[in-house]
Amino acid sequence: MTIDSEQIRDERREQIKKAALKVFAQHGLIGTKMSMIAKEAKISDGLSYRYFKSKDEILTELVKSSIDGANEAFALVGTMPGTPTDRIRMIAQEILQEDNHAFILMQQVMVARDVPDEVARLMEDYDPLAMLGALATIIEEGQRTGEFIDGDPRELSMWYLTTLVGLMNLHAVEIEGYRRPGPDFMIRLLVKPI
Amino acid sequence: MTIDSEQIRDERREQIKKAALKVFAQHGLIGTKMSMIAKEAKISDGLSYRYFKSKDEILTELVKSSIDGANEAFALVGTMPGTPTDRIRMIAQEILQEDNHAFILMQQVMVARDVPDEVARLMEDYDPLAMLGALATIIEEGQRTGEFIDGDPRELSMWYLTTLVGLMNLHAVEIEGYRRPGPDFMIRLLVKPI
DNA sequence: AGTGAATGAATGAATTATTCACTCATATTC
DNA sequence: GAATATGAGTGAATAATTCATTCATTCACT
Repeated sequence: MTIDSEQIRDERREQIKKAALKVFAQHGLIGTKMSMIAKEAKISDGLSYRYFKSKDEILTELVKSSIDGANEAFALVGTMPGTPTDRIRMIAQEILQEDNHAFILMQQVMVARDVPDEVARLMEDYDPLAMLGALATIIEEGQRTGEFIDGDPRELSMWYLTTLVGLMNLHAVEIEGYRRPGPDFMIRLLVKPI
Repeated sequence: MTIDSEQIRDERREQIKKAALKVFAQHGLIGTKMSMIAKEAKISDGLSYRYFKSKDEILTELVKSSIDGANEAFALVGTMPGTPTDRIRMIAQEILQEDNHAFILMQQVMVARDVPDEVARLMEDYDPLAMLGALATIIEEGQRTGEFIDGDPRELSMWYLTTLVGLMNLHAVEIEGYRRPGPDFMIRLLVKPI
């Protein structure tokens, strides 16, 4: 195999993964059929099997990269610049952004009854609530500066995150007629209006 | 058939419907297996078929009563007592209450790709956004009294409802670790703190 | 002409809705 | 109160269906 065709192979692999991520996020682990992935990737039904051994392997690959992505994102929360208000706005923005398929996939996997062994193993070092501690710190700071409402920071961050995740999931299915609020609306949950 | 056994039959039918509603709300239309319904209702696998022709018939029955229930609830919004703040709190309470399976089922049906014909027909006269108009009116009133924040009432009610529905769905699956906020937290989206 | 990429119809292993032969408790009849 | 009838209830067996995976074939390119 030439260098060139190897690169083409990689690109195609990425194309399939990208399509699969979108479909998984939208339809869940069981709801996703190989034919849907093929359609989304604009390839034939059989071709995925020249690039991945099985559906499970695709999922495993996706979970692998999604965990990395998510953990990076969590780490970022602690180092965000700006006022506490700015920072919780950024968090909302991050979670609500349209193409946030990775985070949604992680949700799907967490909710799913039985996932492939390999996936279960990977999930062990993923803690979606890792963000909680960092967020609570931001909230404490915001309370000191008087920007934020009173209340237990841990509890408030839990509620804030949960609300955002609810909206995120809602987006995945795209229901006719609903229109999601943006970050500026959501930060009202914590911020005192001036 | 005696009066007595007829009553027993009705009760059993209700028992099955109640179990099915819970399971459907929790696992979705495809995810729900007849065996799960039987287990939830604490009856044998076969018995449901002495009370309903098919899984589809159970679903159809459930959708029928859920539409009625939902429409009643929507109508109630217009006639709620109390200040605007009280009323949007009641709306949140209504949507977020734990055993709100009917509303969740309606969501499931709306999202589902293909539902039984009969169900599709029933869904035609269900408008989840019917509540929107009534809510917008409440918001206008709250803006006049100065309780609520400024902004387009229609848009604000859409955002408020969407956020609540997101939380509602989240609850259906019961994810380890998440803790949902209550109505008093949610009304902050619209109400100015004193 | 030879090579690997790509197709999409065919396969067959699960999965699961539905049926049915049977049991058992209770009601009815004499 | 014994004999019989009824129909609710069971759960293993059956029948459909679904869908991941394979593979014979075509295509594109050198």
